[in-house]
Amino acid sequence: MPTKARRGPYICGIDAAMDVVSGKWKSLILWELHLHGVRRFAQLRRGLPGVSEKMLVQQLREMEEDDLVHREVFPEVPPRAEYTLTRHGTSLNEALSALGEWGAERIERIGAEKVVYAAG
Amino acid sequence: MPTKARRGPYICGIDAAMDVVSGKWKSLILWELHLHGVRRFAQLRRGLPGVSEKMLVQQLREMEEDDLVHREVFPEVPPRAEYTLTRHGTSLNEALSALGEWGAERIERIGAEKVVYAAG
DNA sequence: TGCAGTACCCACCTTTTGGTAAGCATGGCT
DNA sequence: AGCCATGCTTACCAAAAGGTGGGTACTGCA
Repeated sequence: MPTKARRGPYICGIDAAMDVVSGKWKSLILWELHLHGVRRFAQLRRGLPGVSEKMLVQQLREMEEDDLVHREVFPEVPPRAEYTLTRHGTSLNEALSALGEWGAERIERIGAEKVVYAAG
Repeated sequence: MPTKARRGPYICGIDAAMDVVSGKWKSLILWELHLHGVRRFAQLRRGLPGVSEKMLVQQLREMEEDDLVHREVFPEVPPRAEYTLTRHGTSLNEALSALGEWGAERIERIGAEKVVYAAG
């Protein structure tokens, strides 16, 4: 593996939480999986506007290592893989909701644009 | 200015919140200011184990631009500058508390070390 | 036959982030 | 005179994060 280490020592709880949730797509992956329950790789890809395959794999693998998502691979052809939230992934997503609301207010406050994309 | 742009377009609230709170020291700065109310530059420096002056200045400037902290400079010598949380900084800090608790549990769960440092 | 879709891996490159070390203007202390 | 402290700034580097474009093995469909 090239990068990503850490998992401590941590300065505080936020530090520890940020360690697993920072990464351009991780909170969005949590949200997608929360919304849909189960998602296949390509479905996630279509649900996240602008993500590259490499990044998606990478983030999912790290989240798997951090026990946030569960990955189930089916030995079929064409290949199939299903992703779901673990217990800890679910609770992390819940812990992020207050932050999401704060951010939504901020978007209104500063009048930022929102990304719009075709539904998948 | 060399880097840091963004402030949208955002995909969702979490995206927007992450935009302002990501950065190695920002959440810790929020916490320090929340604890003490007012802090001078050197006090913050001493309160954050391992931060460099450059980084501290940089993060504080970005947080000022994002209206999370207020900076008051007194034209004295030796120079004096005081930092406080703005309304939005305070509410952001509150929105982070659930995340902090999640992280604290994670620290216990995985048995990670915690950084210890001399009190300032 | 040839192209699309599946879920990836790999090598390479650029951008962003963070760290190190120095300097500056001023005054107090010794 | 020399050192410390204040709150910064600047230049230079290293590491991490992210992006691009290719390949794989196989099947289904036109």
